[in-house]
Amino acid sequence: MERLCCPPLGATTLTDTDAETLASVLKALAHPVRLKLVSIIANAGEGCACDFPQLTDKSQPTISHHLSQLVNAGILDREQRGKWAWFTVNKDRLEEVCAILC
Amino acid sequence: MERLCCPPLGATTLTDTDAETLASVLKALAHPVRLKLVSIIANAGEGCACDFPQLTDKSQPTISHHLSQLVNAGILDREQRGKWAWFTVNKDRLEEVCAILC
DNA sequence: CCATCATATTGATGGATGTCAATACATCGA
DNA sequence: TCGATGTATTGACATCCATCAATATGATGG
Repeated sequence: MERLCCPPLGATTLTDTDAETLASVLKALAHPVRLKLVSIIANAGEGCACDFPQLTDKSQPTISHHLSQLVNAGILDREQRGKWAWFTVNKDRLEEVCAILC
Repeated sequence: MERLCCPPLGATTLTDTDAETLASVLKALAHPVRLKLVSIIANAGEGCACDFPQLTDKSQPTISHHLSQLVNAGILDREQRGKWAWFTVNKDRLEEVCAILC
């Protein structure tokens, strides 16, 4: 996954495209179910998709949808292990976001 | 504005209410126009609502709506000076967000 | 008070998003 | 190859969100 986009918010005014890029990553984070998934995975070090419907009380398709949004945003990494999909948090990505916000 | 919500994502699993709270603040940030407003204000130190429609190519009601979302989320502070509304960035709030994400 | 200007609110509309049931796809063990 | 199981996709629906025109509210100077 390539670098996110831009210098800190207070360093230069965001271009339109940088604002779009950063907004798309923040939008991926800005949902309670997705935040909970990220925190579950961050705490355990990794997490299997098979456990998330129970842990979040959401259907399997809904979880699959949220996970793919997080992967697309570069916040989670996905690894296939046999039948199961395992996820880890991309800490570099979160640090990139923080580097822009603060 | 009270403290945001919770320990870092990787320290404990988010409760449902903490996830809602954090998501609401991130949602306020997760829009290109609002990010641009924040960066304009952060760079200038402050900003007048009267300038934003031109700077962002959005209508006055749209800007007003975005600004109130940022104020409600605690990301901007509003100050009335005569007829004009001036805004500053609440850096503490952004740092709270970063402290949770990283 | 009144006229004027800056900002907020209302109402309407098109578009995006979250959700689940049904179904398709992929992987493994037998 | 076949059945079983985990995950992704499709389709449908309800809800939320961004936007602007019109209007209301609020503040200032005369």
